[in-house]
Amino acid sequence: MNKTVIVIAGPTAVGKTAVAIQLAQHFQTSIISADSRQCFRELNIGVAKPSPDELDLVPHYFIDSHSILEPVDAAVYEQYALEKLHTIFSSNNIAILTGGTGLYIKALCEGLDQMPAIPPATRQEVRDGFYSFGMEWLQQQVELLDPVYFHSGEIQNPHRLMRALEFVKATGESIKTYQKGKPEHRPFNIVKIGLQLPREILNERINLRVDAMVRDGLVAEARSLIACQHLPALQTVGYREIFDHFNGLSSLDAAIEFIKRNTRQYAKRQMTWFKKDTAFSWFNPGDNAAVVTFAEQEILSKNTSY
RNA sequence: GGUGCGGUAGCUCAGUCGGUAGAGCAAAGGACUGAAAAUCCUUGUGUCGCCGGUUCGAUUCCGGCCCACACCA
Repeated sequence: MNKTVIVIAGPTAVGKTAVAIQLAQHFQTSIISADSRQCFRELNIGVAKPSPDELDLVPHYFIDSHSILEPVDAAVYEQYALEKLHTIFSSNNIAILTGGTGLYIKALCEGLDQMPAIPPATRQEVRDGFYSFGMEWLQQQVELLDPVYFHSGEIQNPHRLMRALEFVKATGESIKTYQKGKPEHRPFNIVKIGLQLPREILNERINLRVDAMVRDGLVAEARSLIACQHLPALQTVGYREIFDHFNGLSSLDAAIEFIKRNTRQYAKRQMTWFKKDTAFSWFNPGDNAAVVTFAEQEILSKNTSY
């Protein structure tokens, strides 16, 4: 029998966790999270991590597995998730992958192009340059050192420009020559299941969840992380807004409203990403039975097609 | 009651020396291979508070009224 990964994706607050746990129990297997923030053990309330009770029901990977002090990115994730998948497949034919980070799901399903590592010093140098001299400097540097990227890339996007710049500086080559974008062949089948809800209902769920986070102590959690507020891992909806409040930029009530609004915007971006992937079949998160039935059918059909 | 300041896009406001108006945010759509809960792109017609007056033409000038805020009584 072939190995199969069942992907459960969808916007934040749609109800992925419950469906994934149900599926994992049904197939008696484990879950690998595909969430770029829940992997950090220092972040709990604000990232809507599964509860300890939920985590007890099914083995989870990439939850509490890293520290916010470690660099975690899509490449680190691909490596990590492939290893854990290997572990699960050694005793099981099915694994569940669930989360809202589209790029991470893509990294696992299709792979990222192999690229040389960038020395931390080069990376720091580029970042310092941008923070000291700004966008114009960044653009000029990229235009000078990597004209190929400059004329094809996102010229207003500081993150992409910094990546392109650190890449040429470290390797002498354009990052474009490495970005093939050709999907890797994986030695397992993939079933993609998307969860969705009408926009108004999702927004309502988001509002309720943010209020619950505040009740559960989000503000105190953010306060304990204030010294880390500039780390990439803390560039996260739910924390940034509270830090802004601590820094005198808004009232607490306003910060909470901003969290709700920014979460809505985040959910919208997630939907834009997932909708583009036509391999997804869409379900209502309340319809567990349909998801299980569909998953079973897909596993069978993908096996017999070999 | 008097004086002052304002009433322009869902919100905060800019502007039109008279020729029916534009930013930021929101919203909607989109992009996305090492920060992705990040980052970036596209989309702006609205009785310019109401009623009159002047004018070829008023959101813009004038008068009255209504509403909000501040101060004085």
